[in-house]
Amino acid sequence: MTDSDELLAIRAAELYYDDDKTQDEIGTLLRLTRWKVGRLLAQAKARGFIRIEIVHPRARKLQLERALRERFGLADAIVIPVADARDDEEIQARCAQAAADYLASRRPAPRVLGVSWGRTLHEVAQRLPSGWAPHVDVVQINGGVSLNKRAGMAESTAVAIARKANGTVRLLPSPAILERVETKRSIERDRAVAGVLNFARTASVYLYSAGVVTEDSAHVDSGYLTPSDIEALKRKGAVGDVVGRYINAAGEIVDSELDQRTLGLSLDQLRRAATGIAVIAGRPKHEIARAVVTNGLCTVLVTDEATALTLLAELDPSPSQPHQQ
Amino acid sequence: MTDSDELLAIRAAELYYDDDKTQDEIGTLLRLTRWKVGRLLAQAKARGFIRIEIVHPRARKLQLERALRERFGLADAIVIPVADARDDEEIQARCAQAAADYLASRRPAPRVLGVSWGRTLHEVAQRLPSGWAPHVDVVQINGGVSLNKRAGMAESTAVAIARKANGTVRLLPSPAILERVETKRSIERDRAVAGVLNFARTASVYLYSAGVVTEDSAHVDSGYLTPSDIEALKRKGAVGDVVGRYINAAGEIVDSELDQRTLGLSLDQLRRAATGIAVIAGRPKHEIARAVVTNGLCTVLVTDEATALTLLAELDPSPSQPHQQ
DNA sequence: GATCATGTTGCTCTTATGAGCAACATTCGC
DNA sequence: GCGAATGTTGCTCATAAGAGCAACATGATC
Repeated sequence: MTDSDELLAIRAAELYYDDDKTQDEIGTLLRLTRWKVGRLLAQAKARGFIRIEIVHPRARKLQLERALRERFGLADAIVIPVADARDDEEIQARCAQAAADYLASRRPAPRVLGVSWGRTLHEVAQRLPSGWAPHVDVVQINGGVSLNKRAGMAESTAVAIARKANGTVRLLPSPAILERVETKRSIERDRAVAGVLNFARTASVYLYSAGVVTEDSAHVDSGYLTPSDIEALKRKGAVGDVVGRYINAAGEIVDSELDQRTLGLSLDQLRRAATGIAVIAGRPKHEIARAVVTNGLCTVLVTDEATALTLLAELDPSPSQPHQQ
Repeated sequence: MTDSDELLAIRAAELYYDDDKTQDEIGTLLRLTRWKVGRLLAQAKARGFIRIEIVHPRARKLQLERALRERFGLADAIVIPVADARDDEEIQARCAQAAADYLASRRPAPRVLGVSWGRTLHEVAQRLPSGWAPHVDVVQINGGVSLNKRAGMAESTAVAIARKANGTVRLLPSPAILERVETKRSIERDRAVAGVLNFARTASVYLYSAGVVTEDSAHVDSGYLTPSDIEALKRKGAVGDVVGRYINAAGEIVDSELDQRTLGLSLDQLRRAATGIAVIAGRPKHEIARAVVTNGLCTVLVTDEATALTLLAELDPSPSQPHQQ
């Protein structure tokens, strides 16, 4: 393409997109045939001179979604743009909204839904519309009794999700992390707790987020872990937690003793799930997001554009061999 | 439009613009008829959810150009976007390029072109392609002999423009501003000078920029004015200069004594010109740009998006009466 | 300077999109 | 609860845009 053709392409694009002229009109104006105009416009698009953006709080990034699906073998991916977001909070809110939209639009609607808890899940629950599904039984998949402030948040999340789908809720009446392994073992055998855990295993869909290894963690807020516990986890290579279980970049439990004191679904059970929807967004969660998608810890990822780009940025871990034909 | 329709419109827009699907395919995907999809897309556009931007160094802003033409009764306006410009220098460069493009694409090509001088004009001259017109005689319209540094710039600008159009050049062999009115009067009567000035009056097209009232002024650089002269002009209400003549916001000469010592085309002669192309861009020139367009000192304005927006921002000076049909 | 490879042009034919319209649904005042 | 007003739907018909192709230009190679 010559330089003057490039300039013509830009003039044509201006008349086409800004001025809503037809290719034929542009042809007359620029003394070209309408086919030439069509070709110029096609080239302008192909060379990336035309940028089309959808500006709306509910907009998504289909390109990135497809890339994530292909790269990490996900069943689905939801990516929300960050371009016009004012702050991190807005990104969180939009991701929660997107997760709610996604959950509500799933066909067939889940009959039994296993849910975790935390700030993110709480937001998702708030944003689900009433009647988002005909009837859903909600069950908690990890211990949820807060020890101090924010008491009842875990419960209210599950309750809200169930209520808005005219369903029942089964709460896990146990702390998230027990002090001694023996206590955890015995509470696990308790009829009420065991029943909920068994029911949780029958869920067709799981919905959860992931936590970071900082003092902002919901586990510190809830009083299950101390800042020094967090430091210790960090030293052991933890990049975050999924349903309360702290893992490293390879997806391995970093502290098996702590893990044995943690009550709820195991990571293997999560991995075996037909559908595991992980909602993970924001700069601080890039590392844990990577650990989750590279280790099969979810089948559906709801995230933001920046996180998606980071996940896709690094060289393919298993570079595809150049096939012959 | 209901809320769920809005969401549908966004989904449809994503599939249409990001995924290049046809409206029919989208219809199948979202369980809608293709007409509904078309209407949703039309609404998404109408509501401003679809933002189409042309990203290219030669791109222009046709909407603003039209607005400027209508608002200020210009024959033409060229507005270049600032969105993806790194700094002020790039904006200046793009405006110069746009002015060169515009001048080169004018039909019929000018036979006699009157030019001013300065940083901006120099850049325009550089960016004109060789052979931009079949044959153009270039004539200087205001005094152009620099007193100190940058000697020869005024001359080289005119020479370059003429050379690239296989034409001749007629330089104005005189300082821009004389020290005494009598000197100016007598040099004006000089055969050589008078001849050039007469020829300048026959030009079909004039090309010039505008200067600011600060120490950055080309007149200070060239040694015609001192910083204290500039201060005095400012106190008298000057907002800038056009072909060396300092005016206020109303387009009036602020210092008639200085003006009488300034050699070159008068503002009235400029106002009477069939075509006067003014190239005025950058934050510091907003005021003088306004003075130029509101006082008929150009018929064509080449500027940047920010300046254009400022010019259009203020309430219409003569608000259009609401007509009844 | 003949030959071939390559790219460009303006067409025909096909497909996609938009305008206009009658039938239908919804909302509002009474 | 009735009818008018208004908005929505899915169609027919008209227009715009795209795919594919033969003819032509261009420029490199021998």
